[in-house]
Amino acid sequence: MSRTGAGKPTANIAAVAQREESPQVSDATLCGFIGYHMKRAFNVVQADLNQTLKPLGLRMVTYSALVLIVDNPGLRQSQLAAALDVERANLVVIVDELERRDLISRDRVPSDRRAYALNPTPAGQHLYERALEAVRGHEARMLNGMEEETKQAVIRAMSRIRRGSEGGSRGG
Amino acid sequence: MSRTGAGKPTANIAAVAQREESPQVSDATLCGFIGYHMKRAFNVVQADLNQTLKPLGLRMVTYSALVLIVDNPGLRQSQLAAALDVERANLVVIVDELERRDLISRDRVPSDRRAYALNPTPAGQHLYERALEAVRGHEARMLNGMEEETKQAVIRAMSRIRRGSEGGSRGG
DNA sequence: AATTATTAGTTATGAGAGATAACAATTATG
DNA sequence: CATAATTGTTATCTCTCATAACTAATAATT
Repeated sequence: MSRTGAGKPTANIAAVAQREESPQVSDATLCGFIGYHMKRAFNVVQADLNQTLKPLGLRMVTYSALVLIVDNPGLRQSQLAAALDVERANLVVIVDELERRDLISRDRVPSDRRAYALNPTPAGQHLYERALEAVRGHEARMLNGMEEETKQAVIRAMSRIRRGSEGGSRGG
Repeated sequence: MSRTGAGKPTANIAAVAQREESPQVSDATLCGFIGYHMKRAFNVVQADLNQTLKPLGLRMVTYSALVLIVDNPGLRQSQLAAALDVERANLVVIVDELERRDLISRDRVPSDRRAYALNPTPAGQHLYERALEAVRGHEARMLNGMEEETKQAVIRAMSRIRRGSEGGSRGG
């Protein structure tokens, strides 16, 4: 503990010099990878999107679920889970949340009484539209006047990356 | 992980009709947003990258940390935490992991005995090069012959999205 | 020099998302 | 009817991340 109390800081100048010597960290190597840029950019998008959705009481995943239910009324939880790429077990709490807020309803399917058909309520439809408007604003903020051509090029590139992992058969 | 068994749809007519009525879920609305494409594509990239790094005993974050330490020898944990955008508290376990495997060393900074200077060991340097090679292969697999011009356009777009959130009050 | 404030690293704890296994109810198959 | 497969559910476990409190050392102030 008590080292001889002679520790006199004659290294004041050295400390200052060192602080100015390495003020920033180089990420040049990582910047060579497109995945690094995707992660950093997506972090920003995700944070802003969650802030955008918070006033509506939605998270990214509940928002996506609501949109898919409105766009595909009557779909089943297993279909929604597959579309969202989450396990059915984890989807239960998501659907619970939407149902508890009366944004959607679980309706039994007559032809298969195991399954629930998910349908939006009027409140869900209304929130869907409000959320879509908010997310459009969020996207405009993120892209900030990016040229349409650039946007489309990014979408094509992302789709290509995504498709590259979906089996080996070439599709259109 | 997600097996959708098409199987034998030889059931009663109602079930077949319904199954053919909505065989797939439309995500057309979400596809209008670039953030949706970014998320889906990044999920694919992240999964493949983790698989790529697993044989090396690395995860995305430990890989990134190792690269930054090799590229910036002597940097401190707080600098690394800022560069990785994680809390200092959470960085401790990451650095612990790298140190335990003798990939890096915590060296005391003479001018500031609170801080540790992070430096790669020869083993760390070696793994760095192996990891970089593996990740280059991973990227080539993900991009799959994408034109260099397209890649650069994506990187510019991602950088622009990321920069858009970094305080706008700079007059540079 | 002594006191106070700030900084670097650490520990402990809890929230959150995600994966997995086991289960009941229903349907399909033999 | 017996068996298998599917749908939704519950419980559990892991992993990541955020927060607060703490120790040690430095900086700033008196």
